[in-house]
Amino acid sequence: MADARTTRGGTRQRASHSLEAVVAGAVALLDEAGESALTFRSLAARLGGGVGSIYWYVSSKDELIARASDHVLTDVLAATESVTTAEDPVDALREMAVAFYRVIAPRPWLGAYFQRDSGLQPNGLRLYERMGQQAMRLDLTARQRFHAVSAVTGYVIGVASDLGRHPQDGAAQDLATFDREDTSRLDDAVEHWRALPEAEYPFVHHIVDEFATHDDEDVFVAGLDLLLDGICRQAGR
Amino acid sequence: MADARTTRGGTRQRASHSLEAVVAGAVALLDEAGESALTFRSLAARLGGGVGSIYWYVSSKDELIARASDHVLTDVLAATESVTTAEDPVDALREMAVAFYRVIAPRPWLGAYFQRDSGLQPNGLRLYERMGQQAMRLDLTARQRFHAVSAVTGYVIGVASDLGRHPQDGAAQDLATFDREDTSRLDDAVEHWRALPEAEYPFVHHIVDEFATHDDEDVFVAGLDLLLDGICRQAGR
DNA sequence: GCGCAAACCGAACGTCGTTCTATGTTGACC
DNA sequence: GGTCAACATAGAACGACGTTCGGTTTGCGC
Repeated sequence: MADARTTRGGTRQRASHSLEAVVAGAVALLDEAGESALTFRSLAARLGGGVGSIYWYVSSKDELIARASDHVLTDVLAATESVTTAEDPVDALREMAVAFYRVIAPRPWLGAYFQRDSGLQPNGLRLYERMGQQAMRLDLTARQRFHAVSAVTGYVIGVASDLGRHPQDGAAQDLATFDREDTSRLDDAVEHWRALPEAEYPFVHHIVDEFATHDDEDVFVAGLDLLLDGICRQAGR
Repeated sequence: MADARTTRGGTRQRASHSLEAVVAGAVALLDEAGESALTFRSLAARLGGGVGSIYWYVSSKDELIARASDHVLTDVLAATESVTTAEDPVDALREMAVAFYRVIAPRPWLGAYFQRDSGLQPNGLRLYERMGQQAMRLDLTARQRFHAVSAVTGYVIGVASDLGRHPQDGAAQDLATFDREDTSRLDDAVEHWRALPEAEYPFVHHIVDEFATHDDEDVFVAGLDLLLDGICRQAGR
């Protein structure tokens, strides 16, 4: 990850970084301990350097997070590289969406920052383009294709950052609820829902058992299929 | 908005607040100048009091924003009060989703915080319940209803916070781009997209004209209709 | 070696959320 | 009306944060 600290066997007094190392360190901090753990001081400590050095590579924290966001999209692009020319365009769209979902869901910090400028970051644009190329294989107008791809990306970002935050999100409250860990937030919600008056909340009681046992990705895929089915129909399939 | 400062004609030395005034002030600050404008100090100044007083009503900034988020949902509930018993359940769902969209879209600060615990805030849960009651009028299984409503809410939150941020979002950079204002971000993106190589980005060029002239709400409704159409089909319509 | 630009460093500044303690205000009871 | 406890407000103080800035170190062409 971090690059070399030595030149020809001698020990350096000062660390040597790179933009790649800075961004990779930021992603690692975010993934390990959540958004609040990414500070310029903690990142500098991780890289073995000083606070000010980071500003040589990025001009602000916003740019740092934007680069971190774009960096993880590399994985999505790699995972969907093979599906671009494959089989059914709708299946290809679904596969890309699922790959996108799997990158966002475990990263609560991502969803909030994708919404900022998903069309401006280079890798985000590449993903958008790839999905669009599949849409171009469907019998739709340009406007319908634009709407369809926008709907899919919006759905992925919205649902992924909405559902994928059941484990601890900020690396806080380690003492209060410690035994249950993963399922604590879900169980709390279920308990709360069951305690609601059934007369006022018939639907909540209607689906609380489904909610208690649901798998996030299943819910995501089910909704995605509804959306893709609507697209299929519009394309006259 | 703020409550009385006087008791029986005498001028008080100290300000008098209330939870409602605190939350309303927070919403006003967020709407006027974006998320970064909401600080305990600026809110205290607006209420004419001290910093510490706010902590009598809320225990943290997270709670303050959670209460502010839930507060604006009151508008959605009011706007969709009449549609609960009306006509087609799918039309009712669409109307609620659009009302929800119209509240989130002009408020960039909302989207990020709805994703945190949309099912725990009381008004968010009420809206979820209302949508669900419409889903119960459709010929679906409990699981399918759960998936359908989750998909709609996720879609609304994702697309609304994704699209609705074309005007200035943080009340910063007032000097750099001042003449154009509203359309500056959109025009910048269009310009950038047109400059891309057409061979690598055929879809972007295919829809850039649609993108340049699009209306956010139209895109939202178009995608929503695709999703609702998929739900209709699943219900055997 | 020398000079110079690139890269790095950490002290310092202002702002933020939060805590703490002191002070003011209200209403009930005698 | 006086007393007391609970309620409510106030602002100074603290530590952490993003960011700035002047100075230091490094590597490379000459």
